Amino acid sequence: MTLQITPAELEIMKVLWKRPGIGASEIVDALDGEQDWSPRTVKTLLSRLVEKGALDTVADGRRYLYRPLIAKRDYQKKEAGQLIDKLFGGRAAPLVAQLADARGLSNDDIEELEALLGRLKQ
Amino acid sequence: MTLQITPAELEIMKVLWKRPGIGASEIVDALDGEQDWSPRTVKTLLSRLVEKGALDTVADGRRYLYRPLIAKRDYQKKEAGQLIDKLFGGRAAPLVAQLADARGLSNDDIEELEALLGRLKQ
DNA sequence: CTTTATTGACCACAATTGTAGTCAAAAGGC
DNA sequence: GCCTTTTGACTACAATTGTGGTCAATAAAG
Repeated sequence: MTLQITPAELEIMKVLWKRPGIGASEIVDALDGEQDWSPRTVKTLLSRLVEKGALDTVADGRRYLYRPLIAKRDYQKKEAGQLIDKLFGGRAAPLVAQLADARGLSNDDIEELEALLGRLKQ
Repeated sequence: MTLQITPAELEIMKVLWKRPGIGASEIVDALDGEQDWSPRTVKTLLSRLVEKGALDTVADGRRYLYRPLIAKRDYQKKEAGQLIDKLFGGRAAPLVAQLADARGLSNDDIEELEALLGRLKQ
């Protein structure tokens, strides 16, 4: 019964992870260009996220300010874990191999990964 | 318009990636223990997958044998790419960092990744 | 103050998804 | 040759999701 965030809802979360504590209209503005949603649609998604416990509201006069209750980092972890369990037998290496194959890794990526591996080996 | 495979459908695909060319009843048997679906449910999922072009059928007397039309590898690549685009700014390194943090990497994983990186650097 | 724009609450509605039932043809058991 | 089982075709139906409308309160603007 892990709280389920749909793709459309995730767009809202991403805005709020970047700028927590803004109101609906700012979110609509922030999404402009990204998603072309009517303000009504954004409102609905916000309500659903509050209902699901993914967002918290603070009254600010006539409106609410919204703030994520789940950290981006935690969500990323959960999703990454789900993907490797679902498709890669729970192992990270095959995932990275596929990514490398699918789109190549930049030199930066490679360096970063090497540094990360170095650290993991102590 | 990329063909969308739902989680339930994916279970069927996984069976067929392992044993392509089997019939509905074998699939039901293979899923037993994994998923507890009625044969009807499996049948519906198979029809939907054929409709979507994810599976191919070959008549075998009164029944069909099913065979994947998309390779597991391609599906994995697509999913992995979608995840990093959606949540990790398109970069692999942060994903691996999260995975390492979330569940640790085994020594095998680390070795495999190092070997992979070595190869990528030529 | 009266008009207008904004906001949250509630409602709508089609498409997708999970889960399975009915039905008819056919295949095999006796 | 009838009965049972299996199979694919078609149908069902509630929950979720994407997308947005109505409405009433209220804030802001003139």
